[in-house]
Amino acid sequence: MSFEASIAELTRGSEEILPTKEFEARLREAKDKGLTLRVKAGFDPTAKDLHLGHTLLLNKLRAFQEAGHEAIFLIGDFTGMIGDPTGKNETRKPLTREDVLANAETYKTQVFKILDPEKTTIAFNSEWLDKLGAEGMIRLAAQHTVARMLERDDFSKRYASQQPIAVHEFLYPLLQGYDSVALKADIELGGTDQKFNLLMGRHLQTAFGQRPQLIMTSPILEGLDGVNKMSKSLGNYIGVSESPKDMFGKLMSISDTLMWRYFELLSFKPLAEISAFKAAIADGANPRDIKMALGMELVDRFHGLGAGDLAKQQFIAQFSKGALPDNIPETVLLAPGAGMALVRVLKEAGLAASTSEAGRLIDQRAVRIEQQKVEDRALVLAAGSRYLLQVGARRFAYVDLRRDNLA
RNA sequence: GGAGAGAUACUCAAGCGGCCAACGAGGGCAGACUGUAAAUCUGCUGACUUAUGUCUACGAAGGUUCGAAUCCUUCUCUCUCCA
Repeated sequence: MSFEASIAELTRGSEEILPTKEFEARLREAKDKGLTLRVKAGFDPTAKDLHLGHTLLLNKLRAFQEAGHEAIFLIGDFTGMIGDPTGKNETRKPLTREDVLANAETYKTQVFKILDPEKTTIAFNSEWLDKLGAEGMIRLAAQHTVARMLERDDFSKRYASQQPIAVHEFLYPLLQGYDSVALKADIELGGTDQKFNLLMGRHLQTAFGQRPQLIMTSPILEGLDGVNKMSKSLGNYIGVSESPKDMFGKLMSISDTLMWRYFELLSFKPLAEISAFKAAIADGANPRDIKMALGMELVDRFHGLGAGDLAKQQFIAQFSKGALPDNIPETVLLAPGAGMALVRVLKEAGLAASTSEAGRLIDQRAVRIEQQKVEDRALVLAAGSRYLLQVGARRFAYVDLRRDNLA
């Protein structure tokens, strides 16, 4: 690959590179001198799963890796313990070190679905942040002013709208920036919402006598709702370790508009192919079929070649043809007497959050037994049988209702 | 430290001492329609073996009252201004 083509590949899909002009020069310099650049991307292990939004950065990290540079996957085990209380998020529960380490472990396995394990450096920021201590922290804090902290978009917004900002939130960007110092990063990747923190890395590296890193920001991937960023707390995400069925189903549920965004940001398909899809739809093709291609590609990526096609077949069977899914959970319940009220069964089987909700669902004609709609809210199921229960289009369960002989 | 403003369900937000399990909007769930969706329309959105019943809920704890989200006291937290 030519140098120019390589640059194009590395910058593809990125939002912004700062300082813009220096990027190419630095890569050329590395090439000429035979150096590898240290490319850092950090993740706080605040939950068990990585989702597709994270993979934008991983894809990018992988691109650098393929270009021969050193990919550093930084796990923010220290910062994760404190919890980053950004934006509207309610203050996160502080995680224990055990939680963080457990999450970090699952990150490691998930991340290698994209990165090459042989060529990836994994770092934990507790390694240097634990040692920093109060004195180090204060020295770090002395490197920046409150006024400049308030330049950060979410800080200034909250300040303007009289929302609370806790002091430790100011420490966050400092710690993240210090990670770059500790790692001597040459390039740091992050989402556009990370820009302030990424720039902090440059600021601190300069203060510590290092050459400041380049920063590259990626767009923020919208979640399933197509509006908010994909995030665990909003529940609009697709986790990389979700089952093929769920992953495919969620991708099929996105709007036709959002589909193009996902193609642009998540697909590895050449841009020419994506343009061809658009042309096909203009000629009357069904967007559903194009969306299926996206679903297949991503399921294949995370579950192995062939998994995508299988997920697609199951999806068609269940939703297009109304067949039952093949993984219906089965629950055994003990009826206290001759039977059990349906509302209670629905709750116990996990199909409704409460008996009250179950009652409402029955009223709304959303509940089926053996494919037949239920009208009677007070229905009691007789013990001694196995029932197929269904709520709406996607909640299913077999319930084996047994008589409780001990009662 | 002083002065003022505020805290209502998942979020935002309305709320005359009884008609408040609490207007409205968003979100969510369900039904209809579909292409799986989106959009649109409709309904629901505290719990309880489902009762025209009970219990729990308007930052917390007390109090006034036949009756409190609404009035009083103290406390906690947030914001603004002044030091």
